[in-house]
Amino acid sequence: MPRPDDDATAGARRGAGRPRSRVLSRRLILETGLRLMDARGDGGVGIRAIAGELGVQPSSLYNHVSGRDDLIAGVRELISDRIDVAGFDAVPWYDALERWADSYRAAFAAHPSTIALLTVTPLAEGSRTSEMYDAVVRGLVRAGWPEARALSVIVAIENFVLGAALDAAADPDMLDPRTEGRFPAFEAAFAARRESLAALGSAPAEDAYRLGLRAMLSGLRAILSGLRAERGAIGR
Amino acid sequence: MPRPDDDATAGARRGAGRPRSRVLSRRLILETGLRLMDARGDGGVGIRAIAGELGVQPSSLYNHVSGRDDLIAGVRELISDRIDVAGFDAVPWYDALERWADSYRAAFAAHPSTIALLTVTPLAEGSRTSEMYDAVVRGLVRAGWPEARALSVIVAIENFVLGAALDAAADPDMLDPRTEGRFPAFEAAFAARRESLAALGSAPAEDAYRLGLRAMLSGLRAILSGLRAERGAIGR
DNA sequence: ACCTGAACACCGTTCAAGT
DNA sequence: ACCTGAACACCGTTCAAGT
Repeated sequence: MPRPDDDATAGARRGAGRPRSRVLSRRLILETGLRLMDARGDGGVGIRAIAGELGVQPSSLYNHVSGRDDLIAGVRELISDRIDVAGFDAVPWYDALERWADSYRAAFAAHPSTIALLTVTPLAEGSRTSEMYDAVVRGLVRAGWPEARALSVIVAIENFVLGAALDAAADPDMLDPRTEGRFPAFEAAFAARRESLAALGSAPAEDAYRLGLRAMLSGLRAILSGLRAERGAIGR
Repeated sequence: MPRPDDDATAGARRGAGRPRSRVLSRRLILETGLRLMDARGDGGVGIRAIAGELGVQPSSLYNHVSGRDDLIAGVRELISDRIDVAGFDAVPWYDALERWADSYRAAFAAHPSTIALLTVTPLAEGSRTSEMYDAVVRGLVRAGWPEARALSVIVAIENFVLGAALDAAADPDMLDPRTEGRFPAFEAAFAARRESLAALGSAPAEDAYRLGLRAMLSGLRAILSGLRAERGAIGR
């Protein structure tokens, strides 16, 4: 006769003490956190929410993560894994940067509620994220960017990308003035944009992102040309 | 002989019941929240933290704000009031845009710990906000931007500014690889940036913001020139 | 109308006890 | 080693009672 509290028994209550087979792992906890975050927003990364979803006590998680901050850093790693840095070995730096930015935005736009949380938490040591920065820095320095400026280029684009990812998650009609005649210029611009984008089948957030990224990359190319000229190097 | 629980008596405990003179107001609550946020971070907007600072019970605040969300929206209004759109009536559109972006970021950078919180909560429908958009759209259209594109220009810059504001809220050493030799390019770039910025007395977030904004504005000017040429207008 | 004070349903985290 | 279960110090919010 099988014991009623066997680990394999669905819905059975586990007694105290170490289970015969491990029920948790760091990976399982992080993936559950990301899934819950997508499903129910910021509250999803709660220790208790994840424990509840996994059918364990909240305190059990502390065998695999050191606390809430560690949990958040781990979830970011999961997302960062999908950012594409392969372009830096294949195409010109500005095209690689655009490809990087596009995949960066896509990765976070898929998990909008993580952004504000993740951007404030420091980088975990020796992480996949560090690997990504290393690849992008290499590409920029190879293209002629001064070592001391590379991270500012990266952070500038990151700032824009993360803001754009937040925007992509927001209500498309967020800017609707919902007035008539009180703000003529604003109201006219809103109506004109709606009509113009409807013809193209494009979303407002998409349009602003593409325009902003193109502008920033075009500006960065001009700035790099200036730096090259300063150093007397032959520009391209 | 004065009553020991007189409202005017410093440190005296108030008894139950309506006080003889009002001790709270919405404005006082919001300003205290902003002040505490500056002083002790995200925890400052807590209902209990504000109540403690004002020497009242947590439940007392509910006579003036409807809850935590209302509190946060109110604090944001306080900050947003400092965004400067006056430049659009005084200087070229790109300079006005820079001034607008600077004040936009400064308004939030003055209260760094509010950003992560405020950017998650959707923008409330406020006439002050619509007023701001109306002024910026007017400036852009007057400069030659097509009505249908004006809001994309605005949103692109807003995305960057909000991302930069999030960055300003983060730990300045957030990107510290904290490794030795594992990520040579990344580590070298981090060290070079630190040295270069120390000489200028500038913060990393500041440097990335300025570079990104300059790049974006320069790119936007190029794009507008292209649009003008397309329409056969005389560029400047 | 506006505050107190108690209560309720939540958090994250710690730690002894059990296997 | 890895989980339970109780406990602790927190939250935001509700509501009757008091003036």
